[in-house]
Amino acid sequence: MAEVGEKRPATIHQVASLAGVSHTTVSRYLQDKDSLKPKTRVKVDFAIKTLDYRPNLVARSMRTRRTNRIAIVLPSGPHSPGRLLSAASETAHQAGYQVEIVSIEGGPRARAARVDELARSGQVEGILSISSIDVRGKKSWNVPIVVSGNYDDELRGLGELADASEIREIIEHLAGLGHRTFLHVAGAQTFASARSRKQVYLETIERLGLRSFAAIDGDWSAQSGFDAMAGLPSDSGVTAVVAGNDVVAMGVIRGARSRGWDVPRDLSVFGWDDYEIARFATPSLSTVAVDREAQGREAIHRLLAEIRGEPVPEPARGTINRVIFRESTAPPPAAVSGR
Amino acid sequence: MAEVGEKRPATIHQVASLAGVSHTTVSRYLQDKDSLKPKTRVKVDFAIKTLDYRPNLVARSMRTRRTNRIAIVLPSGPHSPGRLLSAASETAHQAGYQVEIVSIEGGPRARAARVDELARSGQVEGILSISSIDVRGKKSWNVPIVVSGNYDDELRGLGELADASEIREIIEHLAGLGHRTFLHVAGAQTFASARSRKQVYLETIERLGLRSFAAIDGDWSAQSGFDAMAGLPSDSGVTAVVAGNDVVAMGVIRGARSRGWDVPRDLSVFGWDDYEIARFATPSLSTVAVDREAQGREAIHRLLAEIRGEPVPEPARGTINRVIFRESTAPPPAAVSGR
DNA sequence: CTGAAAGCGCTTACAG
DNA sequence: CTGAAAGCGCTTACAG
Repeated sequence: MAEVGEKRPATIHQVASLAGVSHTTVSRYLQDKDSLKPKTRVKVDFAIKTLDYRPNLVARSMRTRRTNRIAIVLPSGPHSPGRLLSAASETAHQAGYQVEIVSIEGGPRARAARVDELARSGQVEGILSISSIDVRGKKSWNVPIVVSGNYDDELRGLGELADASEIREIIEHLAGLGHRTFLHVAGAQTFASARSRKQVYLETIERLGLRSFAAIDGDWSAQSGFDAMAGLPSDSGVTAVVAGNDVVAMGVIRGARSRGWDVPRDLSVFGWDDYEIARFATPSLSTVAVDREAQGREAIHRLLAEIRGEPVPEPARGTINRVIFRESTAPPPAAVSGR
Repeated sequence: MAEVGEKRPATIHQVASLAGVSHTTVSRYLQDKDSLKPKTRVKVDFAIKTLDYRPNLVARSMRTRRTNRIAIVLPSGPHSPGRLLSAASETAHQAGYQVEIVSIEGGPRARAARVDELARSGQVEGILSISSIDVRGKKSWNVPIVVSGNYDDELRGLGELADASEIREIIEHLAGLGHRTFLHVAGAQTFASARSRKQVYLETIERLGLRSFAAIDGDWSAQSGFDAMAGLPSDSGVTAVVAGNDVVAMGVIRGARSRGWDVPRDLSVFGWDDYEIARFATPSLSTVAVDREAQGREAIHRLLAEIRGEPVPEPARGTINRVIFRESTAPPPAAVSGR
């Protein structure tokens, strides 16, 4: 066991006194070493080392009115923001910002209220929300806010970082294999990403003259995928399922199996997220790889640009997501594709 | 687009002036409404509402020398701390603490250096590290630190929250089914959880007079599980594999399949983490369910106790982890169990 | 190149 | 029950 906080940290005055200069000079040293003449610099340098001095950042914040702190709002849902978070936090640190985490329970409105409060707390200079928030009725925020994975545009500094356009590519590919009748097991519709995937699914089906047996609203769970298959009529004609994500897709595969349908022989299944675990499942899952780290970095870059009043960089579309074809997709059964 | 921060937030002086009282009184109101006489209270109340006043927390921190902020150090590894993080952050908020995230790249020593710096920054009152950190050589910290999932004990306020004792239960169960020769594909040995699982594995094998063909050090990846099976001699005699976690286990299963071995007919496989996705895989994975939220809450409770100088609650052993038997485990092939 | 002074927005003894 | 004063540890014009 080590000891705990007996000694107060040294202050700028103690450093100044030991160095034989004014505390103004020490502060100046902190801002820009070169503004002191070498002899003075050496004295201050020595005093700082001797006392192991670290500036009190709270006092500095108070004086400068800058906190160098941004908040990241975590989703309360089933998503694991680990990698995005690490990358975002790393990027922010490099830019000299601390990252504060706020986890918000409750629905979009409750979250919006909390974000509102946060924005006005004076504690943070910007906010990155990983969950979608309901911003209707909110007129003004005093700090920039970036929402990752949200199509709403009533929000200042909105960066659209999720993109469902890969759904189009998936359906085109499946149609090319001969599939005609599709099923979509969507994620929770409170999530912008789920809504947009569903929307692109429906549009693409329509545009290509295909048939959607149904677009079922799920809740991102494997169970929702399983249930969708359990409830599917034998004569639905569905030969391809586009699931909201990998977890749902695994439920779909298991559900299909429980109906006696083999994947991919009788049914093709697509996920989203490229979980390592689904890559090693049997059959390995066709999916969309999402570069969470790039997403996190990009979100922070956008936020920092907002904070600094610089032009906001365009999100680099198309580089973050990548469709991956694996064993869970194949041509439809001959009987079906031939009719 | 909403507007951004033109107007400065109201100060305590403005409130005082509008209410016709001293700012001291307003401050007192903030601390304890009941210490004012009703008439005064109403005036202050009105002024605060009118000006939409929020106390400047940076100034308050400066004065009180309390930041009400704790830091959580994220692992840089493959783990997804999502749920633990949410629960920890939620718990901290309820206790009036803000949570700051620090993501640290690099090895245990680099992380220890960063934690050291953090502890001395005066910005946080306590630190929860989700990754293991190398604390050798560090004598004293001026804030309490709790490490979740680490057996080291040189650290002040160490809370041992990971517990590998379920490995014992797993092996006993498998032995009861008739298994005699085991293989362990461990997680990265830089993680305390991986080290302790491996240790309990070896001890239990020894104690029960069983045989361990090998304990392979992996890196938590599915590939490491796959490779372990790819490299296993045909005559190894192994009929049961204890994997470091679910991801590794899925790699093991896939690898076994590539060797023509069926799970669980030829080989039983155990994971750790109870990922939803592995529950719906075929075969569904036997595993250990970890209550991440309880883990997060408990870690914060311990940390808060340290901060407040209260007695530190004993971690509630046995309630956090639960062994779950599913399709990936079964008796060994007759030929083997009979010999 | 350096120092004395003011002030950031609060809280907390100390008087009254 | 309320107010005047001091001070938390810095930074930043302003002088010199």
